[in-house]
Amino acid sequence: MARDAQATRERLVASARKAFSERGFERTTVREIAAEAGVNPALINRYFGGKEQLFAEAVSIDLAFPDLSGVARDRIGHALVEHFFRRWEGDAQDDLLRVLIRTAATNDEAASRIRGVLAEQVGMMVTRVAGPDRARERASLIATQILGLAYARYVIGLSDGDVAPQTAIAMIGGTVQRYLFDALP
Amino acid sequence: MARDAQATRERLVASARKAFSERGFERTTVREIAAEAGVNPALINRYFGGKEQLFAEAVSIDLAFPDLSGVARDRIGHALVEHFFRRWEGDAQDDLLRVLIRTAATNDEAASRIRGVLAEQVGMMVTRVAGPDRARERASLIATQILGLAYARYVIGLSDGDVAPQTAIAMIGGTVQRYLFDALP
DNA sequence: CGATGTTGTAAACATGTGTTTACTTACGGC
DNA sequence: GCCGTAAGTAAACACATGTTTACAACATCG
Repeated sequence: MARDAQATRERLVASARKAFSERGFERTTVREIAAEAGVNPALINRYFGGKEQLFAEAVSIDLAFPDLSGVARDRIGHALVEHFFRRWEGDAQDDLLRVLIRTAATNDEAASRIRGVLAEQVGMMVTRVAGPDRARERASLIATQILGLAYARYVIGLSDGDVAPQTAIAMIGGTVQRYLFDALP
Repeated sequence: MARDAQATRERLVASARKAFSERGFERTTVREIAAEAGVNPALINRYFGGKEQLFAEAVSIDLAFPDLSGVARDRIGHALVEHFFRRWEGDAQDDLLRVLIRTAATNDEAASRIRGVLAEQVGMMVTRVAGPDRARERASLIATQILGLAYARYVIGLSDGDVAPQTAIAMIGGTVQRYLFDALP
C-alpha cells in the first residue's frame, strides 16, 4: 500500500459529504470535491467509479438514537428532539441527515435512502419504545415532524429567532410524544 | 400583438412550474421547458432574460388559506391540514408549494421565497386566528410540521400506506392546533 | 398590397463538467 | 540498489446546456 490510498479514499468521502450537504448533488462538482481533498479529480473515478457511486458511498446514515431506557415515559418525545438538536448544533457540517435532506429533493437514491432509514431505524425505535402497534404509521408521523424541523432550519434557513431551540424542544417534543403514544384514529 | 406572445409566455411559465416541481431547478433544462411548451428555447431568453428569471417569475406563491371564520376554534388545526391535503390531492402537478419545496434545497431564491411566505401569509393567518402574541414563533412551528408533511409525501415519497390522510388530518391537525393555541414556554 | 415591426426558428457559440487516457512519481520487496 | 506496481497527475475528450446571433414567417397598418 503505497502513498496511502485508504486515507485518500476517506478524505474524498469526507469532502463529498461536506460539499453535498452544502450544495446538494447536482450543484456539487467532482472538481470541487477533489480540490477540497487536495487531490486530482480523476481519482474519484479510479476509486469509486464516478460521481454517482461516490455519492452512494458517502451516504450511509445512522441516526444513532440515544439510549432511552432511563428516560421517563412522558419525556421521551422531548429527549428525542433534544437529541437531534444536539446533533445539529454541533459543528458537524457534514451531518448525514443534512446531506440527505438537501439531496433527496433531486436525487432518487437519497430519497430512497431516507425511506429506508424511516422504515428501519425510526420504526425500530418506535417499536421498542411504544410497542409494535401501528408502529409504521407512528414512525411516519414522527418523520414528518423531524424532517420538517430539519428542513426549516437547514434548507429554508429559519433561525433561532424563528424557532428557539428551547421552544422547539418543548413544543415539538410534545408533538413527538403524542405521535408515539396517543391513540390513532 | 401578432401570433400571441402573451399566450406563449404563459405556456412557458406553466411548463416551467411543472418541470421545476418534478425535477428541481438544476435538473430541469430550458430545452425541456421549451419543448413542453411547443416552442423554441431561445424564446425563454427573449421573454424572461434567462432560466433564472423565468424561475423567479414562475414562483410566486399564494397559500390561499380558507376562510376559517365559520370553523369551531378547536377544529382550526384540523381544517388547515385538511386544506393542504385537498390542495395536494388535486391533480395540480404544478402546485407552487411543491415547486418551492423541491427547489429550495439547492436554490436560495426559492428558500428565500418560502421564508417570505412564512413571515407574511402564515404569520398573518396565525395573528388573525390566535392573536399577535408570539405569532412568529407559532407560525414557524406550524411551518416545520406542514413543510415536513409535504416533504415526506412529495420528496421522500411516503405513500398513503405510511401516512393515511385520515390519520394525518387527525394527528397533525391536533399538532397545528397545539402550535396555534397552547401556551409556549 | 407592400412596408414594418413583432413573433418565432435554426444553428452556432461558449462554457462547465464528468470521464478517460497517457504519463509521472514514489514506495516496497527481492 | 533496482525494478515492478500502486498512487497520483495533467491534459484531452465528449457532451450537455444556457445563451446569442442571424434569419424566416406572419400579422397589422398605411
